[in-house]
Amino acid sequence: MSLKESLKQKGIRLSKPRLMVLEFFENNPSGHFSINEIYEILKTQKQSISFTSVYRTCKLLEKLGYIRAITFEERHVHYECNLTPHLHLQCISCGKVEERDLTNWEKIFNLLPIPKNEYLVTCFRVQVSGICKECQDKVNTKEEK
Amino acid sequence: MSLKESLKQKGIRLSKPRLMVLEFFENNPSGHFSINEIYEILKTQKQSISFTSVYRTCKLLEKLGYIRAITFEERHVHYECNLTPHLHLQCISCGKVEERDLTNWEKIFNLLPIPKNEYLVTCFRVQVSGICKECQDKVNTKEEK
DNA sequence: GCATAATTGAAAAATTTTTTCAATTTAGCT
DNA sequence: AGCTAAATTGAAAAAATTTTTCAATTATGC
Repeated sequence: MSLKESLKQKGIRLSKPRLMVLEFFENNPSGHFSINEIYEILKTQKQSISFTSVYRTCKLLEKLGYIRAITFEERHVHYECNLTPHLHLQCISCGKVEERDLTNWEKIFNLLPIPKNEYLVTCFRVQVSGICKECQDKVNTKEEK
Repeated sequence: MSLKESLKQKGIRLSKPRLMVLEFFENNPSGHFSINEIYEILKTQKQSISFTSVYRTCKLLEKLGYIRAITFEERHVHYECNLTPHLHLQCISCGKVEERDLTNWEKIFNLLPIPKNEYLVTCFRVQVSGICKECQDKVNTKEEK
């Protein structure tokens, strides 16, 4: 069942603003966006949208488990719809965030101290921060001067 | 070298407000607290403190790497000073957050898709959300009625 | 003790998140 | 296609959170 059908079945109306946000995530299957970023992009389209609607649709989709909220060093909430287990790698110097698939996530998960049947797991995330290669090189270049 | 000596060496003055926040973290080596929570606790002490000072000291300690910011589902920033790799387990139903040490963190880290020498890693975190045993039981009990 | 430079605290400002409510839109029913 | 009820929207206000400002205070080295 498609996401749209699934929403309909839950009695959730497929209004224009909601469809716009749904499409946004469909067109951006990877990446993470703050509510304001999504709003800024969508409001310029023919059919406009309010900030409130982006906000509410994101909350709704999050509650339904179709997107997920993440927070990076810069603090405020971002949403992503890539729910396959992946790694977030953030550079604390330039702020860039990379995503890398965790194809071996089961192996990793099994190493965690969580007994079977204890938690009904809905989300598993791994975040690593550090200084990326480019920023390391920049610092070195500066110091050489 | 103790944290206090280390701060002094960096030219950072050990003022009373800073000492209060330092002591707070010393007395609460595990756990995670929002700035406001720390403020609410500290302001009732003989020597009072302002919100701004808690805020600034946390920012300072974070920048120096003595504490770390984390964000849970409820969104706003919490600080923790347990920097040993550990797992955050959050129940999305009752909101409770548990910490569990990752004694085998190196084994886990080595499974991540990060080539050696690519990132200068400063932080490694694993977060799992789900429904804890108690909340699962609650739901079952309700439905049995 | 003094000088001075860092730090504080209160308040204002900025930013982000959430709620309110009248107006509009949707989906189901004729 | 039009009608109706109920859900949803958007603008604005409210609430919550984070950050900055600046005069007053305090810590540190001389």
